[in-house]
Amino acid sequence: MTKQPPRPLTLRDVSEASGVSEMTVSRVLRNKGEVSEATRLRVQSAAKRLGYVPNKIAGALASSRVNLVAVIIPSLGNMVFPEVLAGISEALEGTGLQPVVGVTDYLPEKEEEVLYEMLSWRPSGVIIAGLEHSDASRAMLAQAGIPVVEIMDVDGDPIDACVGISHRRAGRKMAQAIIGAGYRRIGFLGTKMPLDHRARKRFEGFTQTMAKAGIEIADQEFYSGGSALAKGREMTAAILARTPDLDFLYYSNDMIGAGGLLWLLEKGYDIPGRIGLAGFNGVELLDGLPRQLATMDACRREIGQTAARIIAARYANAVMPEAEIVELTPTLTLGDTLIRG
Amino acid sequence: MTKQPPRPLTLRDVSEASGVSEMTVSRVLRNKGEVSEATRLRVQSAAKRLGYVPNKIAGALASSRVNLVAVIIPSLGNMVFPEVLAGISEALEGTGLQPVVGVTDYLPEKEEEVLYEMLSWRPSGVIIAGLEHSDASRAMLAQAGIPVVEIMDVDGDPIDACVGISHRRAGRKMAQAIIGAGYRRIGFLGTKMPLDHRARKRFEGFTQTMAKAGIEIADQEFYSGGSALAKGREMTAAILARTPDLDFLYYSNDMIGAGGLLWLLEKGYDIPGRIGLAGFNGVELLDGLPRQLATMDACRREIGQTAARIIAARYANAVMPEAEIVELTPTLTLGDTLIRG
DNA sequence: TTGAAAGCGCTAACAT
DNA sequence: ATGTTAGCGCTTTCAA
Repeated sequence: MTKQPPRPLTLRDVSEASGVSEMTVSRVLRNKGEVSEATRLRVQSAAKRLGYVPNKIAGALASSRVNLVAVIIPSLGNMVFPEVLAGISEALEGTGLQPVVGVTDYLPEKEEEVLYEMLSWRPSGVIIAGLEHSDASRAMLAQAGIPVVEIMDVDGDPIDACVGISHRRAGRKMAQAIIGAGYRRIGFLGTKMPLDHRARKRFEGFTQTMAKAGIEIADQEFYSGGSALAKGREMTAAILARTPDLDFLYYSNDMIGAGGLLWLLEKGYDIPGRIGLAGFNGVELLDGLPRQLATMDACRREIGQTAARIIAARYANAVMPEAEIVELTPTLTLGDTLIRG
Repeated sequence: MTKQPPRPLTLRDVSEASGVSEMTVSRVLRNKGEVSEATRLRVQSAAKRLGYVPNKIAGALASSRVNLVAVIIPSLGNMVFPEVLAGISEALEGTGLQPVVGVTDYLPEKEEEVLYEMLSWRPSGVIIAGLEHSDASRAMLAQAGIPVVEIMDVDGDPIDACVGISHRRAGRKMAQAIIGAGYRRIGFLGTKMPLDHRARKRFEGFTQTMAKAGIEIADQEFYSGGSALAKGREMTAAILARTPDLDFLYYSNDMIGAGGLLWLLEKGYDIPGRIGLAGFNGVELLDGLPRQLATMDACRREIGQTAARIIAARYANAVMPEAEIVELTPTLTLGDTLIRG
């Protein structure tokens, strides 16, 4: 038994049902142009009665206006990106613009595909995570003739606009706090992700500042895959088994930091006396831990909002102002795991 | 630095650059129809050189085929939904279909708006969370003439296809396990979300089975907003302050359950002897906790995969087979917080 | 194997 | 305030 799908309704159907020209129906449905109250009501009731849903494909083709903003991020599982998205949605509210999300899994080839696919829908703007893209991706973005906002990071050369924090500076700042608090035997625990450029830059900034103070990272541990919390435990156990005299552990994200914290508390370590801890991100989750992990928030929501506002402004003006770079400043929270310097 | 073309490139530009008719260029770019190897190469190199990105808006209008699947979910912050999404993306890989996500924040009005917006892009299918929708939403879905898969839940009347678990049955199953393990003074801790129908159904199934065994919920506590982990602590403290003799706490999600677990361990409660615990969802996070929380997984990834496969199958056949209902069976994990019955 | 013509459903720009 | 006309950039159909 195969029922053929009904033909979707068109403006013409509404026009015939209401006895009003297609053009005027179109005006009513878009709240555009002067239409008498009587006509408006007739059209609206006809449209509603029929269950008409406008065809944006045709509309977009005719008007060359698309109310879509392409948002390209590495992952949805990270919690960081849903928060950025929330900021974007919030700022887009009421502008008529709609975010459309594409996920790259941190893979440049996939980023290229997703970008191509999204650009083929002719969005009114692109918000894309990071400053590192393949040549092809950069070319597409530059050619598209629409506003492009690269987010999360400002350490690099943006194609157009850019909103984020300096991850290098963040790494340095954390290093200063740790050194200032008197820790000297420092271990680093991170993700095995050569393509996570922001984590890499934080690490670089961190080690640089350490080096200036004559301190070298005493040990490191990397992971990939699995439950971050569980990995945090395992890695912490492993690094301390190998290098028991570490007095500080710097985690590349709060989730593994939380795992480490739980493990250390169970083992009875004195925190932050015997050993200090810090993570990165300011994940809301952390509020519920037995101790508050030192961390640095990455201004995720604000990044999303600002990026969206840039796109919305350009959409409204229909012009391309000068490129802009917005650097936000992450806040360091010492919590209970980093001795107050 | 090349200056941006003010006008995006069209098929005609590629046609002129390659000296091949628009029609043949179109055929090459879509791998459709017979084209000689020589022509194919000329067209491809011209397209690549110019940086041509096809206009899917025009293509979709002309062919009335859109490779988009609308996915409508209540939230991205919940971790549950990104996992469903991952399942969808996975199953759509290689089908030529692309998921497009819309978020409703658990609000029926917003669901209606998002749905209207998405349907106006004439997607090839809709995957939507839950079976409860406004009349207008149901009408839109029924009228759209495209496959609709309602997911997560099977307790209700689907519009078309449906993939999920029975939350009532899940609630009952958990109640049986708890009763079977000998617990009698049971507290419930949940979210203050009248619109989370799945949580509500679990609760109903739970209390029903309890009632049959002559047990009434001894106390309840609800929350909204804030860090779930932190709320789990607070609520657990509150409910036990009020009703100290509770011997089991059933949490409506794993995150608050984890908060409760951490709090109880700190306070030195004997788990699961003095008091048992259970959550819902099987969140990956739980692996890293000091004890494994009893939980029931909701088959999130599998739900996404199955739903996507239904859409993809119909897309390929271009027909509308009979509606199908797929009920998956959640697995109960006793972990370390529910005495083995 | 290739090309020419005729729309897809809507809206911009003009009429009236 | 309302209607008419001419496309938007592509694909379908049919002809060569």
